[in-house]
Amino acid sequence: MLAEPEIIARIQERGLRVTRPRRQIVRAVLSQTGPFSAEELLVRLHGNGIAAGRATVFRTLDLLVELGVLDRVHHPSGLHRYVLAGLDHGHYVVCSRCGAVADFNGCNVDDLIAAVVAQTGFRIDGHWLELFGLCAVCQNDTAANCSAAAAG
Amino acid sequence: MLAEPEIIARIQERGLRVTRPRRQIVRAVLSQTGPFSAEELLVRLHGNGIAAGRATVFRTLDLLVELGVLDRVHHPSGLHRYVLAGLDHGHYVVCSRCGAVADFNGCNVDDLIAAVVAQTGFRIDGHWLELFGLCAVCQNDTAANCSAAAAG
DNA sequence: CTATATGCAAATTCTTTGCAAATCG
DNA sequence: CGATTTGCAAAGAATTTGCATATAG
Repeated sequence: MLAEPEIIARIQERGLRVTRPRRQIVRAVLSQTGPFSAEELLVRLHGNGIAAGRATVFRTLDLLVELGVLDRVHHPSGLHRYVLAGLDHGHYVVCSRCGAVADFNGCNVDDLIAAVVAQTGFRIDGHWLELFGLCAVCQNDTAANCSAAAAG
Repeated sequence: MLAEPEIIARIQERGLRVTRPRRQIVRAVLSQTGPFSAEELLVRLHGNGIAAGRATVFRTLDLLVELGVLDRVHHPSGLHRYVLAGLDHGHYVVCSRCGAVADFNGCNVDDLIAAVVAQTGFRIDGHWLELFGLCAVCQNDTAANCSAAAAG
């Protein structure tokens, strides 16, 4: 996970300006402990007395994804969410129940793709992997609720 | 993957009515070879002279997800898309250029999932893997046409 | 000082909802 | 027949865009 000075440096390297809103958004993003949506970030900023506009938040979020600071993930509901990158390969599992996100390092998607290339002769330019499931917490949670629901 | 009669049966089992639009949408959905959006399905229906409304398409899509006929997945862009359920072990690659489809059975997605489970503690209930690329034919085709645009 | 970035609000895009009329069983 | 479904179009969410103004460098 990148630190603020490095991110600022990357912005400058791109020939972009280090503006006040960008600094504020970078800082707010770095303080996130889990996945968040653009709207949630905006609310948080406003709560901290930072009056950034929606558009600026969306634009800066896109910038941070491009800079490799954030990864975009999708909640089962379809909401766009963001998580700090720096986790391995950019692959995540999203809990269908509570939205918790976990990354899996050392994933062998690349091996899988190599195998597919060998089998099909296709040239693979990209891939989209989505895993559905329940995090450890929700597994227990569900087990408790399931017995009640399933008992009927 | 379920067949039409089974799906119709499931609808009836739920005490729901087997209406003409539902039949038509089920049929159209079953003929899909890859992931599709609600809008794409609507266009396809209209192209076949079936004048179903947007709302009905969305509602029926939701129903089919509930019935386990479809899985809802998310395109990287954020679009909601749908795929026939039960394809978990018959992954395929679609050629971005000519639409050729190749499947790669015996893939090691299961190994990948096992690793993810070990690493994250998540219970993985399903997965969707989509690969983008060019088939062998189009790789050559593209190489040849690169200088002289598509000669279709 | 000049070009970039901001912020607002309107525009887009995708999806859902309300309700009268059509339809299934 | 009576309750469920449909289809339309308007309502809603989420995100993007246009443009005058503020501001970084």
